[in-house]
Amino acid sequence: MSTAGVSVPGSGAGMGEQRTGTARRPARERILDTAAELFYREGIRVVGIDTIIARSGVAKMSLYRNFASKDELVCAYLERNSVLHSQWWERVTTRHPGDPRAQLKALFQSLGHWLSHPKFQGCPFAAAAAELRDPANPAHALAVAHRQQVRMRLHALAAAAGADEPNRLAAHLHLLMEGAYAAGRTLESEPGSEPVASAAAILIDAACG
Amino acid sequence: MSTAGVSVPGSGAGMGEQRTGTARRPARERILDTAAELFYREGIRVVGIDTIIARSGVAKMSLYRNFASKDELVCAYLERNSVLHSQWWERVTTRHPGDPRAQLKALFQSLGHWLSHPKFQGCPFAAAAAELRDPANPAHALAVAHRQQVRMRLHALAAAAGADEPNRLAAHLHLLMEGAYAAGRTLESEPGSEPVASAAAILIDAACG
DNA sequence: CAAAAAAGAGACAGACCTGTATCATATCGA
DNA sequence: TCGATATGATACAGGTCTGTCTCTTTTTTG
Repeated sequence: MSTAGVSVPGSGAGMGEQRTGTARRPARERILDTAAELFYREGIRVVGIDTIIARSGVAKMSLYRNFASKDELVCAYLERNSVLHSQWWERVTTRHPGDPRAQLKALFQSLGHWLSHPKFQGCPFAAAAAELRDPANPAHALAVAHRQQVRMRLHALAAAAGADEPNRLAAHLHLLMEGAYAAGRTLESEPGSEPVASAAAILIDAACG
Repeated sequence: MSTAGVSVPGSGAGMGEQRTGTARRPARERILDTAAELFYREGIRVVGIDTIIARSGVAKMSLYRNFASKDELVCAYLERNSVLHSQWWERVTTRHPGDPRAQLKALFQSLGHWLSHPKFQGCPFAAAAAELRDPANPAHALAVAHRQQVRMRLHALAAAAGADEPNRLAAHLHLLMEGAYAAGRTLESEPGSEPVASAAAILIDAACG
């Protein structure tokens, strides 16, 4: 289950109290874990501050002492997701050292598996950008930066794989990746990972002669 | 510019008053036009009832006499977009009668042009589903129905084009289509229509041997 | 143990939004 | 012309959300 942590941050740890005798985790981490789970599963705007503090068992002032505003909490959530996403990318590619073509295909295979995961809820950056549509919102800058990063990485792999036109292959694969996040597991008669992986394979093979 | 009305409903007509001597258009249409433009351009949640009535020059009670609630207004906006989308689909396909393969390619070519349109703001159904994440919201049902419709139409064309596995080609093209709406015109070094159309052509040709 | 730092608890202000109620005005059909 | 219907204008109630204030309690640290 390599895709476990792609965009589902907290995952384990559950919610409520967990007084295991040992020291309780600092408030900041509990808040961020709860917020990440709720933001991703239910949305950013519908999850209010009151819900987060109730679920994480933290006082409201403890939240506002660690995060200046809800916007800042959202940014922290997205930044953590960016780190998790980078770790996933590296984890998958290092399984095929020196073989960029296999690395690309493995990424889309893994992405396909992630679509079938019960906790899958689309791309957290796209969701944040859709919910917080004011371009001045800091979450927008993070979403754009994430997209650029993905695009650059795809381009690097496309070039390394010997694509005739790396720009074009990167664009093709980027479209496919965004489409997988957007379409999700809706209307999938196939097992889920099949269409994404096979479409990527066709585009990669077509571009690399 | 065949894609002018795909998801940009009002387009012309502008906002404010337009007393051209002739009878003023009924309130319901003015409301729906203004709401559609604002919902699509700025988002559904950020555009409040007060903004809509101010922009359309209509009394608040005239809005609530024509639409029971904001949810119902949102549904009317989405239903109108569904009609416009169907008209676009038919308009493009009828340009290549009896040639489903050309019809498929033309659809993605046209979609690519729409991405570069200055008013393009993604897929209104995806945006509505992202902003109104409660599955019980009626907008969700409309988004799902729209997706199913697109999927069925793609499948029909894929089968008619003689694809070896119509299900798979429909899934591939659906992913690409959703990806185009999601990625939009961000990070497009190419002219915009190029990547979508070329990726679709590769997938179609690969599936139709 | 004692001082200091962190966290909890609850009330509250201010803003915003949806939907309703009330009354005045305009438009249209017969 | 006159009555019925549609529309305009505005105030208001009820709810929700973010962020602040104040005070108490717990935990850490020297």
